[in-house]
Amino acid sequence: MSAAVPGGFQIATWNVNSLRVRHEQLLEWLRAHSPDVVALQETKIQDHDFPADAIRAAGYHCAFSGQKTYNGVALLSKHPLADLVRDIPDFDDAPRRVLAATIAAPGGARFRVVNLYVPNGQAPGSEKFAYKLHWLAALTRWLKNEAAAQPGLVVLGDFNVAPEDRDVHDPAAWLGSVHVSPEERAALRAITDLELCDAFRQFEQAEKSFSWWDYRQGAFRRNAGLRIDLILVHRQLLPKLQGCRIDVEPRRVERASDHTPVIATFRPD
DNA sequence: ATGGCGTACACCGTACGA
Repeated sequence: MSAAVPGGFQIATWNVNSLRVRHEQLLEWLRAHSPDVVALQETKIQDHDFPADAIRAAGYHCAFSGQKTYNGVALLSKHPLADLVRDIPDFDDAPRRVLAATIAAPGGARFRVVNLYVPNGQAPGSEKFAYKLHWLAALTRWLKNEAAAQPGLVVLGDFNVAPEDRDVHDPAAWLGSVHVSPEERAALRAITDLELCDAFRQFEQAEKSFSWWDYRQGAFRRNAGLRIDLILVHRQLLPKLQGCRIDVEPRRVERASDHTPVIATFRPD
């Protein structure tokens, strides 16, 4: 089984699609699962409105990089966050999509966590699609250095790319579309080629496991989803990786985010 | 079928997401 192992060090990612709307759901999820680290995307909240006090009261340090209306990322951690980096270094980009931090686990392991909200890309051929590929190329140049310098590297978030056809509910219907196009998959492969391994695929998983479902047309009921929320783990961390699972429960509630959390569990030593 | 649904901003509809 790939279930979280009690006592393991849990690192999670969740695109909450508005932290204002999902605030109570997030706090409830933290109470229920008690993850060590959570990377949030699409917080859609400016830094001066970030609910830092409530998060601290729940037992988490937090760092955040937000803006009005769109985008926005945050890191929550039971352990102190150090060496924060906002945005891709040496890449001029207005949206707040990247936040990195170093976290020391109680057992002594040291994780460098890079939280991403990759651009949507709209449709192949569009300007937004070109931006997405340009953005991923800049990200990859940075991660190449990080992967060489940081053996505890974990890159996670909303990648807006489904790595393989088995990560797509209907590959024929999606053929050539944004999130599954050969260009996007090649860009993702350039990242995984940096010895950054898809944690989810290190374990046996149920078929048709997804992390996002459209709000429309009863997509969740029909399990018509995509797996686009990923946790990439540096090869040197794989011996510590104990499991990786998608928690679909938060997608079942009223006013759910269209994405659901993904959790990786590590041996804490 | 550029709509379907949800969120944000702030108009009473438009932009954007995936």
